[in-house]
Amino acid sequence: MSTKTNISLKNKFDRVVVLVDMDCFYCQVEEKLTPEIKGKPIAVVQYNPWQGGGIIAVNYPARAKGVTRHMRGDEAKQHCPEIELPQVPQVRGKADLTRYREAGKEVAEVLKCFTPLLERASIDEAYLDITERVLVRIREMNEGKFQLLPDKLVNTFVVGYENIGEFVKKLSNNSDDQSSDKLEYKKSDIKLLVGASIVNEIRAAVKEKTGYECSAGIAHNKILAKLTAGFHKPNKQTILPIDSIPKLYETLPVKKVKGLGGKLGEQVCEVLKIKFMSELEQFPESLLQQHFEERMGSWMYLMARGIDLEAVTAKFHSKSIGCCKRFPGKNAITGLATLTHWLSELATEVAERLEKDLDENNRTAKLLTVSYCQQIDDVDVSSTRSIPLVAYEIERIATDALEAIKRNTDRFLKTNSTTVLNNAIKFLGLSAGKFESNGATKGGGIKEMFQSYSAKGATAEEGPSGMGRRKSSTEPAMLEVLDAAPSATGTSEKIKPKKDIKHFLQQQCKGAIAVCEDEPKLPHSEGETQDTKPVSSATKVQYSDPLAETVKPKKDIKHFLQQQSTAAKKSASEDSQQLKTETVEEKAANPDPDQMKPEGGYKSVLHQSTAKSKDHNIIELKSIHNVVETNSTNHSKREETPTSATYNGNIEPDKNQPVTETKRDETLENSSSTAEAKPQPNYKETYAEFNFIPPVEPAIVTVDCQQCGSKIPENEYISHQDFHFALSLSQQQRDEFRNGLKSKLAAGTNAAAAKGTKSPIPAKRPSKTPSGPATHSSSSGVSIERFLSKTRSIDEGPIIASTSETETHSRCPECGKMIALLAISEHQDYHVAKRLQQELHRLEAPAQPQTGDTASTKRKRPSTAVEEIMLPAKQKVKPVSSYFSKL
DNA sequence: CATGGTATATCG
DNA sequence: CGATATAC
Repeated sequence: MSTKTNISLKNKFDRVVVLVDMDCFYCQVEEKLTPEIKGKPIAVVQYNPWQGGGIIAVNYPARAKGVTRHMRGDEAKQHCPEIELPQVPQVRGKADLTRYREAGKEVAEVLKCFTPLLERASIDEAYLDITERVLVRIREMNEGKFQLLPDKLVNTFVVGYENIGEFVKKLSNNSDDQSSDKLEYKKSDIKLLVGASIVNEIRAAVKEKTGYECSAGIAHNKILAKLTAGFHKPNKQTILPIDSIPKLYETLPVKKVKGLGGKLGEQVCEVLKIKFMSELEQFPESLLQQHFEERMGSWMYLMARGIDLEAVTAKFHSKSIGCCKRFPGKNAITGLATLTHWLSELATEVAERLEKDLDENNRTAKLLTVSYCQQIDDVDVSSTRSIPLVAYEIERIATDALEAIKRNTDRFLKTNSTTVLNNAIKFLGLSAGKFESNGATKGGGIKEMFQSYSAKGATAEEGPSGMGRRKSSTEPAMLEVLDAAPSATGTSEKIKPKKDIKHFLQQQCKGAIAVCEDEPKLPHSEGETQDTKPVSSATKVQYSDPLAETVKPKKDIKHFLQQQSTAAKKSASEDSQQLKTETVEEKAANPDPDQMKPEGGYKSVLHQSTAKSKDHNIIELKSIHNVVETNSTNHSKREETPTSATYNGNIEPDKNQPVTETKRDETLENSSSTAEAKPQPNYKETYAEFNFIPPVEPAIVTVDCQQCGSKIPENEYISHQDFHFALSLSQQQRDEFRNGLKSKLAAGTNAAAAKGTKSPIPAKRPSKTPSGPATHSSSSGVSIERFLSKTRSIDEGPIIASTSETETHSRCPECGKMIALLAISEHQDYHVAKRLQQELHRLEAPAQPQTGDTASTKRKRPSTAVEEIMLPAKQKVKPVSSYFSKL
């Protein structure tokens, strides 16, 4: 589909693109479902009596034991006897991924709170363009409203650097002035750094709201973000600065780049005689274009330079819904009844999912694609046929699909047989696509609703908090950088999808419970996804008002039918005698009877729904109403003679296949190239965290600080946490805090000092339990008063503050303030952070808060804004060597 | 035999 | 539109 949009070359490094990748997602889903297995080695398998099932996902503890995908359950047990092997649910003889799809959606919904520019790439991966958020944050930093301190970057790695500290140091070092190019890179990379703090929040939110952990890659484009996400895997995030690309490429096999992992990549390596990405840079674009495709050539040419212009486009829902199944080896389908059976099974699943989709997304698929692969003379021949999808009816779908296959297959049946297929089918698939929005439904009163709906602007994406921008108009007048760049480029979307009332309500609900974040949501002009976009107003000739009415009835009917079908199934057995017979016959020839059961039931059910929908004219379509249907099936079935020979015992499909998903195993080679990441001893709860800190165990009892990863003497933990808390406060709060603390210390009492200070940004105090997973930015806010009093006394008895100031504090050489010894390093971090901000300050012109509701006036902010010439460095603060030293 | 089910993009 | 490729 043409949903691909490119940004302009000018903005090649202007964006902050993030790829969020759920860690061994299926395993996490199973863990959440069955908490008892949490923490244990786990491998999700598809039910298959054969060898313990096929493994489709392996969690990290299991990987540590050598378990991998590609193994069968039995094999896994040999490597790891204690392994848990939850199974993918099976429905209708095939794997049912619903559970994971739902989980994936749950995650995506959280992600969506952070930017409307969310592009779901798979069930467990999504790209986010957080450029705008980053710019907003940079502005906040410049205004002193946000401090980028170490605890904001926990678990963040940087390709090409030993640790973030080094990276920060480099960025905040303003001495060396280089070419304008370098300066541009620096500005761009600062965005990545700031982006990382946001990504940390995003990941924390995902963890908090869903319980799932993920990893992320932060780069200037999708390909690199994706690549980078794999460098530090479980529960971590990695930044890829521009300057690190060349070195990275030197050891990066071409195959590692998304899109070059297959045949094309192999060809590229063969033809060009290269192995690593760095070697690709030498070839002129024209050469690449002539050896490969023009487009590919250009893409590779740019990729060789770390450039990928593909924009992140808003996409939340799949463009197609389908299911398929393989019938390998002996399970190949050789009889018509068997074929019919499986078509029904597949059609049932598709219809089910389509109905649900209709419910949730108010859209209707118009095209059905049947795909299958037959073995012809020892050769596998696959074909696909697309036919109009006129109704969400199992029977219709199944029969139409069968007809399509027949129609398209020459010599469908063996000569002289009415039941034996001429060529065995080894793969069958049904997929529905070409969705059209059912939108509109402009009814009188409804319209108002919509108006308020869109006027609110806060739509679904915007968090619950009314913070969202109103007016869906445009830009926050943000930095122009964007203008030219990402979202801007995605000029595509525009129209707000209209949804019916039900939808409206759903959205409202969602918004209400949405979890989003504290901070201001980015407005971002394009509001909605373009899921619905394809529905350009033109395309669809509205079914007009009357339909608006029908829409709802439709639902009712649907539900009714569902009920009916359910009921029908129960008593359906008799209905389909004919079918049954045949089925039975097949079964007879079949080793596995149970599988076929549903057939009769479906039939009857189908008929019902078919009739109903027609009557109510539920689904309208321009195409001809093929009023035929049903018969065909019966017909074929009938013909299907029981000749046992027909089935050759093939029908037995379902038990074997494993299904799906798969997260790539990033374990191995993946990270080999640059940023290695090996350290991962015990996977308990939070693997990650402490990679930065050499596992040097102090003699004294220490506790790992969840904020900075440092090992803190047990008795100092509380105090240490308090300082993190303080550091997380805004400048203003910080001042108040300091003053309050001072006066308290001076007064030696518990004077209710600094109170008030209700900052818009709820500073959170880290939970005191050191064992807690790394959920930063949790929401357990603590009032400053309480914080202070706590510091002062109560709680933990032996708090350091009880001694005289001189013993526990020391004067900061930079600001002259007395700082608690325990907080010295943090305090210095603060100064460094400040320096970084100063550096940042030079990069951005003060942006305006976009107040204008209506004023769609594009902020005129001349493109000079970010391009602003960087001012010469001024303040020289002390070396930042200590910055993030802990990390 | 046999990872295997999904989803999407692109070329002709 | 269908075949093919890619990747999770």
